[in-house]
Amino acid sequence: MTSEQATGKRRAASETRQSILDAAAHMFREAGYAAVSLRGIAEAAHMKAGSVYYHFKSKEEIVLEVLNLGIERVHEAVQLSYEEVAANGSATQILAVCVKAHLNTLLAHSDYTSANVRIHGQVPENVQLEARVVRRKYENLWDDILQSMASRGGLNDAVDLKVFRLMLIGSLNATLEWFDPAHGDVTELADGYLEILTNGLME
Amino acid sequence: MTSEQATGKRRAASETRQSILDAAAHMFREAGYAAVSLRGIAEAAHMKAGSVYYHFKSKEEIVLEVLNLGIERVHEAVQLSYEEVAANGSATQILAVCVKAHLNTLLAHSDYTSANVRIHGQVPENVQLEARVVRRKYENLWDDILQSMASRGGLNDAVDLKVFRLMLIGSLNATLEWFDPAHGDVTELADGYLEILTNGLME
DNA sequence: AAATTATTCTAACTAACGTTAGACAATTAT
DNA sequence: ATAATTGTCTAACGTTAGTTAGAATAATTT
Repeated sequence: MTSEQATGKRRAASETRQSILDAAAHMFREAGYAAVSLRGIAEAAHMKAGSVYYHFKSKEEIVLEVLNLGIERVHEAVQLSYEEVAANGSATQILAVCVKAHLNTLLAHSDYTSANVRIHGQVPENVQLEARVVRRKYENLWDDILQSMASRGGLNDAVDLKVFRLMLIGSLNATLEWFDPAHGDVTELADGYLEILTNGLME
Repeated sequence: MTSEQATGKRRAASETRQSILDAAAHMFREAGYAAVSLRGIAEAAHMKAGSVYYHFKSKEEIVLEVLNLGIERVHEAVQLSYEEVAANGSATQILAVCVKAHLNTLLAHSDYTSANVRIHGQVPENVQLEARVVRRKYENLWDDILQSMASRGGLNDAVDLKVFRLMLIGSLNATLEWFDPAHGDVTELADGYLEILTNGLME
């Protein structure tokens, strides 16, 4: 008797909300923010455009939630993995675990994460401002992780950690453009990236 | 007496064409394909929407040219650099020179290259198909470069060259999202990336 | 000077957009 | 059963979109 399935009509409101977000994320990812119409989102969620406004008060509210869900899921997964390995892991192990958490979540929720990566620069400015707060938090998490790795020693002194973070997140997110988890193993992908990131191409 | 400045009215046609492309590239980059109107492009190029159709026969034709110019410029710069260093350079030197050529050109023509990276997935399918041909050519160039590096020996055997190429181009292109050549030195950026790519983060 | 050509503008077309108000139907609570 | 609530639909609003045809203007050629 939780108040989850409580009130509603054909579908519970929370279910409908979710399917609107799923449809929106998928379409935003593929076509961009402006190209996606509320009529299109509504159709994909099996309803009419006007009905969407019962669940969201504007298109901007929908896209903001899509953008933030994209990052938040990855953030939570990486943070959890980091907390598990932080106590006893080496720098290399920490990096490996966190990169795998990022890649797995990124590719598992690719509609949301890809929407974030692709259309962040295309949404109205106020949405961009709110979404940036959540982005910053994730960047800070990685700075903490790299700091904690550095404190364990063994890192290449010639590498600037801020540059490394930017390159790392950039290269991981770019996998969204070509890697399909249905046709390839994410763990193999992660191992391939980690070999380059930790040891480099030469020698 | 070349036929360059030959015929025309207020501006030579080729100049107007160029300023339409420049305006379009800039706006596509910032707002996405669908969000940019021909009226907006026309205004930025100091003309009215109808006049644009004297130079291009559709919005699709404009975006296709923007997309292809973005890659072609980078392709030419990297190919040129490669040809200069291929004869006597080591693998590390080849990589360094080509990465710098890519980054310099990418960031120098960032409206075109960024438009390409950001909106390639958002344009109509026929445009995407034509643009992909030019993309493939550039990917092939890098495969050749990496092959030629491998033939010189000294590469880390654990690194898959196809994965390396995907990670390399992905990470370099991602710099468009955060690096501003007006506030940072591109050569320093390239050196930072190269240190990670060649030697890795550890040890 | 007249005729031609090159470029731009105006004005309009149809279609689609985000959003809103209010009628309507289905569920739950009384 | 009735009333209240929850969710959806219809229909319309003003705006803007890509595109086109043809008039208008400026430069070039004859």
